[in-house]
Amino acid sequence: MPTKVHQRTRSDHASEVAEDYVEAIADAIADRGICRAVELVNQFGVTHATVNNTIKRLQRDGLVKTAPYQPIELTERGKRLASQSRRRHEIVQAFLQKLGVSARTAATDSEGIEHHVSKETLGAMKRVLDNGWPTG
Amino acid sequence: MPTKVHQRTRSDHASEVAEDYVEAIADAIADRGICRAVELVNQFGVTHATVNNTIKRLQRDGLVKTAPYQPIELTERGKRLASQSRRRHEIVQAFLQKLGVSARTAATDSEGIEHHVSKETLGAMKRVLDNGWPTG
DNA sequence: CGGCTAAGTTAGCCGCGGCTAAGTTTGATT
DNA sequence: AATCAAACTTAGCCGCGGCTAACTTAGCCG
Ligand SMILES: [Mn+2]
Ligand SMILES: [Mn+2]
Ligand SMILES: [Mn+2]
Ligand SMILES: [Mn+2]
Repeated sequence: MPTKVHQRTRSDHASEVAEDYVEAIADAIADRGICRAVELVNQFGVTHATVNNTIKRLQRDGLVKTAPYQPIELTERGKRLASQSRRRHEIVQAFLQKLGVSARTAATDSEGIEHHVSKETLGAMKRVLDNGWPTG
Repeated sequence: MPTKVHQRTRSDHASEVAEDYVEAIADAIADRGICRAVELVNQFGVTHATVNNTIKRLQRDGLVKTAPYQPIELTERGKRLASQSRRRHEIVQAFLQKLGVSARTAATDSEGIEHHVSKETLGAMKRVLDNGWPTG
């Protein structure tokens, strides 16, 4: 069954942009009360046109709600996905730092790694953060 | 600053398919002396047409060499990329298992994670495999 | 040799996630 | 109220990595 391995990776990538966007939108709303597209432009280093297209897909998929020239809001589903993604991201990043990796590298690497971490692996990382390194 | 984070992830993804393919081609050649497209079809769970397109891109990029109806070979660059990718993949997979993750999950998760692991993080994982868990 | 099957090729299509260029809306400043 | 800059939208383009359908080649076996 090595076939399924790569299919899982492809499926991870299909939800990756959505996870990063809802997380960023939730952060902006938490920080400034509102999320405007220009913040996502800066956050992700892409153009306004790209943000627009992406937001349209997210709206189609029921994760965000917006209207022309209006701020971007999260649906309930979007909020749930954002908080799950945020929690997973934080655990991965903290784990890498606990491993001895610099904060800067942990921030960079965790941004990609987070999307490929299964429940089981996340649990193992969390356990280390809570209880220290495994014995043996 | 945070902008570049996502650009790194996007750049990781741009080389991901190439890394997985040259690794698979090198494995096939090591195991059976030859790599035929059909092996990649099975390995990755995609169609023959997709493998064909991908191999054309890899050839364009100087990683593989082939001709119609002939086996697929690696260039020197392809061989170097394959062995680097293989080493990194093995370290990530072994590290996850050492963390207590099952072999099956380690195989699945490492297939995506490997492409986002920087030199620094790889070094930290290797250190654990060689010298055990960090102190503290 | 002829046929059949597996392997490979080609054409044409799709959605995603990027981009540029050009135009529109908004809201603050004067 | 008019102006202007920033924010936003839209149209049109691209390459990647998927797919199906139809065809071709290679090679084995009767
Ligand atoms: Mn994230
Ligand atoms: Mn991410
Ligand atoms: Mn991989
Ligand atoms: Mn990835």
